[in-house]
Amino acid sequence: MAARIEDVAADAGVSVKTVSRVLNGYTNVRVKLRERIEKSIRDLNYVPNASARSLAGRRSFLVALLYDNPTAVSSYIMDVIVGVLEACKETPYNAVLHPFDAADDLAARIDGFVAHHRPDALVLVPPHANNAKLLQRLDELDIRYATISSRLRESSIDIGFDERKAAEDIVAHLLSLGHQRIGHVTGLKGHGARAWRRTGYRDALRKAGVAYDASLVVEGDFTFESGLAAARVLLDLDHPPTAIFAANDDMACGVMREAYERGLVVPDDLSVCGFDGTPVSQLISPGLTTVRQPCREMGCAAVQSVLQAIRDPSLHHQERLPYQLKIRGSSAAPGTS
Amino acid sequence: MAARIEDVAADAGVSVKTVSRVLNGYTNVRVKLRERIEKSIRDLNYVPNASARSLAGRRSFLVALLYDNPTAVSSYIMDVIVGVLEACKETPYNAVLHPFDAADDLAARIDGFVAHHRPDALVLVPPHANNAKLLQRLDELDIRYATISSRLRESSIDIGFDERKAAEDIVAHLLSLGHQRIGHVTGLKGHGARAWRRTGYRDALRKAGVAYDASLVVEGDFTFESGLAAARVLLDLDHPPTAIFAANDDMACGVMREAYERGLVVPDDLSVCGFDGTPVSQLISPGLTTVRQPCREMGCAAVQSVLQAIRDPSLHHQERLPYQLKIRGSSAAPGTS
DNA sequence: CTGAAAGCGCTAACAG
DNA sequence: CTGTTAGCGCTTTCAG
Repeated sequence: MAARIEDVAADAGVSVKTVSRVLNGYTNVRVKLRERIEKSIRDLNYVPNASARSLAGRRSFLVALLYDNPTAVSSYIMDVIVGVLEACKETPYNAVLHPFDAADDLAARIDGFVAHHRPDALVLVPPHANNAKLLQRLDELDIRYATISSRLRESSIDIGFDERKAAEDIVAHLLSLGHQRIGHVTGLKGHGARAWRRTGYRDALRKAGVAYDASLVVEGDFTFESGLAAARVLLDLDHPPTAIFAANDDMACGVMREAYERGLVVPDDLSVCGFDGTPVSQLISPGLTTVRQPCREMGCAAVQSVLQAIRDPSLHHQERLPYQLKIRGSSAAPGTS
Repeated sequence: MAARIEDVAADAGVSVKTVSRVLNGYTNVRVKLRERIEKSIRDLNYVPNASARSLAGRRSFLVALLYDNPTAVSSYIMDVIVGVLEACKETPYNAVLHPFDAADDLAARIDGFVAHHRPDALVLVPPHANNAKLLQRLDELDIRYATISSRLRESSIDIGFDERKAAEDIVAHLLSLGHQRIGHVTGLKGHGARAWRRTGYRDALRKAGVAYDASLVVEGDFTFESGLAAARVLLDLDHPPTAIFAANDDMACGVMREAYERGLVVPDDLSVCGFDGTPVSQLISPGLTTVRQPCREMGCAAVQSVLQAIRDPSLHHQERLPYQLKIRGSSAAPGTS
């Protein structure tokens, strides 16, 4: 049988409670005792039993990551997960993943979820991160949570990056190449990403003194298919754009597909930019100019902050992480054709 | 405070033990009693406390998914995860993810891992699924595990699909289009996927009466870059192939990139096929002809089998799931150029 | 700064 | 088929 806390206590010649104090990082233990206990722990190869800790301490050591089902298959969430796991690695916490259909009323189901899994903390990505009723209910239940890229002010812990500025940068890049007619495929309603990226697009045009043309902005929903459809609309215009900025990489791929179908060469006949920096942006040919979103870093930071908030419930934390513009082969100066 | 098992027992007028029996699915409870207890559970909104169950029952209700770090960012594992979560959904089990560097000697670290997390069962994907020492140690520790696509016979529960046949199918497809010189970029050593897919390639050639030419087979390691490098070698041959079958989609993208750099048009000048059916295969233009690997289904089946094995340790289960050939725009009859 | 003892909520012998 | 009772291994009052 594995060593238990009382074995450690006996070995170190102290009480069980003192060992527990060391285990939980309390500071009121004499250095000498602490060292003796730590040695016993090593000697006996002692590992605390998580179930017993949970039961006695009324905490699960679980951080739940809530995301929605369409997101489930995107590399965005995969990257966030990598960051979340990384952050948990050096803590006693485990991450558990919970995809929820965005269509479901999560605010109504959250009570049952919490009753079942009893997570100590939650990390929410859009669109759940934008569900005001959900956040309110979590506050009522007194459960700590961190949001990623939430557009709500209600979230006292939110991690993101300057999406508006990133979008502005990428459109400014197109403008600097000489493009004047730049199309934009928007993201899905309800996501902050939609508004921020569109605003960045408009800001870049304004700063360059290029008039905004509403016919160049087409609705998308973050899917490849919507990018394809939007490109059809844009390329069918009497005066089509020479460049298209899609609000994410999948839609940019849709745009590239439509260009391909029409025999248009990217970037000679049409420049295309995406957003997110998903794997496909590197794999596709030509490489897709995009913004690398710091997903991994955001997942990591979200967990770190929310674990801190468990100790200090008053914690308020807004963090904006750096992003990277990735200039690749899909953008170039407009052709003469 | 939430209802506890004794509240349910009191409400139903039975002993705690009987409630426990119902909770754990024992059959030796009279139907009438069972129904009464189930009603009380509903009425009181009772949810068992997982920590207490774990502690008393000496099980964690955790299924750990072990994968390696390069795999971590691939959509392969993302899909497996989706399946694993799906399978856990309707059970009291939670999935926990654990990326391990493939370079690490997992067999040596598994004891510590098990001591810490005490998973009731494990699911292993390649390359860990092929680590004989690891599996042996798990057997010694008496921990149930399921492998996915393991090439070892030692694994008593393994889920996969007929990779050799799938590769044969895809090469047969190229042959049927009229290709005679078909290049192959292999997978990474140590993965069954490498050997199976290469064997399928050779089998297809043999059945079609096409001589095997070793110069058409180039080493790859499943990365985009290795596909790029392999394509360089193949396209530099005096008598280059008219089609290339890469052992996964990322490498196929590398091949397409090299073709793009050389001004070769896919599929007119070169047909390209991948393997896996990752998202990029649909997003890229032209669409990539590939085999959709049933990742989600494998993850799901692996969990189901391994949970069954907890109840019946003698369970022996080998399952081969159906795959799908996806013919897309990247493959066509060889051009006349 | 340290210790003794009382549970956390459930499962599992064991007895009926 | 059902109930009684003793823990599972840890945290945490409450004293000292």
